[in-house]
Amino acid sequence: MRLAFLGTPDFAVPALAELIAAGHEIAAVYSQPPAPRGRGQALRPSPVQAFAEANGLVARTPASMRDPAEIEAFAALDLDAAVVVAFGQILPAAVLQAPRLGAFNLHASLLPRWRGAAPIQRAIMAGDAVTGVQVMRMTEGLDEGPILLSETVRIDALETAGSLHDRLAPIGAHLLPRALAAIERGGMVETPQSEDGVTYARKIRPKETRIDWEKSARRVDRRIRGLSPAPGAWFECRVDGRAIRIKALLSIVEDGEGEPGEVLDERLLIACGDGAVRILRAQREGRSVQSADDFLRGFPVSPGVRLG
RNA sequence: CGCGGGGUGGAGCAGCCCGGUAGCUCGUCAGGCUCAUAACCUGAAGGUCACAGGUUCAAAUCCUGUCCCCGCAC
Repeated sequence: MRLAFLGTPDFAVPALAELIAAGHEIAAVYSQPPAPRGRGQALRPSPVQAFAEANGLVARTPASMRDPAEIEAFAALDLDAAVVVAFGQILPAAVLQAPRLGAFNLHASLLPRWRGAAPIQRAIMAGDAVTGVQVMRMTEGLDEGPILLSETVRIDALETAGSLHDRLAPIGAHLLPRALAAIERGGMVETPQSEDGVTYARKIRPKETRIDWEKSARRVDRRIRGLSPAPGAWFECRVDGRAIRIKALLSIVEDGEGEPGEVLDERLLIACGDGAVRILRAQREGRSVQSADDFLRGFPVSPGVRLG
């Protein structure tokens, strides 16, 4: 099929790769424009743009797909279908309707749960036991279109947003060629989303990243894993009057009692409002991510210390 | 040129400000000890102190440049 691919972050890269591998004609790749990102204000292309260009494709990076000139150019591509994966822009109806068969989206949750920007993180932060990836037909609403294909995945106790992301991306990518093949044959059943169970996966805000030890151990643990590895849930530890910021990247709920934030043993067992969490992977400012053992070798934390 | 921290045996760190034989915790290897513990004891191996210049009698340490990693901000 003659396709346009619209995507931006790492999650979308395997999807584009699968479509290329399946022999589809990628008439155009769209991605968010390079922006001054990270340290030093360097202009960095998105992962999708980088991947596309490494594979001999030209990436288009318009500031807005609402621009009439862009819509016209898009329509002129004479597409069979458009595939959208974490593109990062709301697409106007004119774009969705331009391809002959329509526009299809790969989304990392079991809709209608976790419509929106951060479904992977929100699923873990909410303590969901299962999640998944789905291919849907795009409509004008936010992630409201009918479902074509779905794959369910379990979330285990040590799951992080990073590990779940890495599992879901290839599974989802694999669904796309299947969906397109079925659509082309005309045999694709499109199931409307349930009216019940709608939730929205709001973008992660910086305010949410600080650990509140007053919360229950279950909630602290979910927050740590749901925000890992980026942006990371953090707390502070005072050393010589200076507050050292430490990120907790992996944890597990254990038994333990103490004042919220109190260190209960020499291996990073921290008391919460109810129960305790053991931190298994951590990172202090200026250092790389480390296992708890390595972290403690360079930064011993004694029982009785109160973390903030 | 957004602000800042870091690169020291296999891992994690100290030492740097105030140049002078490279140290600690862990791991590894060998031996010993114990009913037992991430147990303990003894000994050993293992490092061009990120890289390149410079200053100096002498540089991990001071100066200059480069590469890489990370936190914040974005």
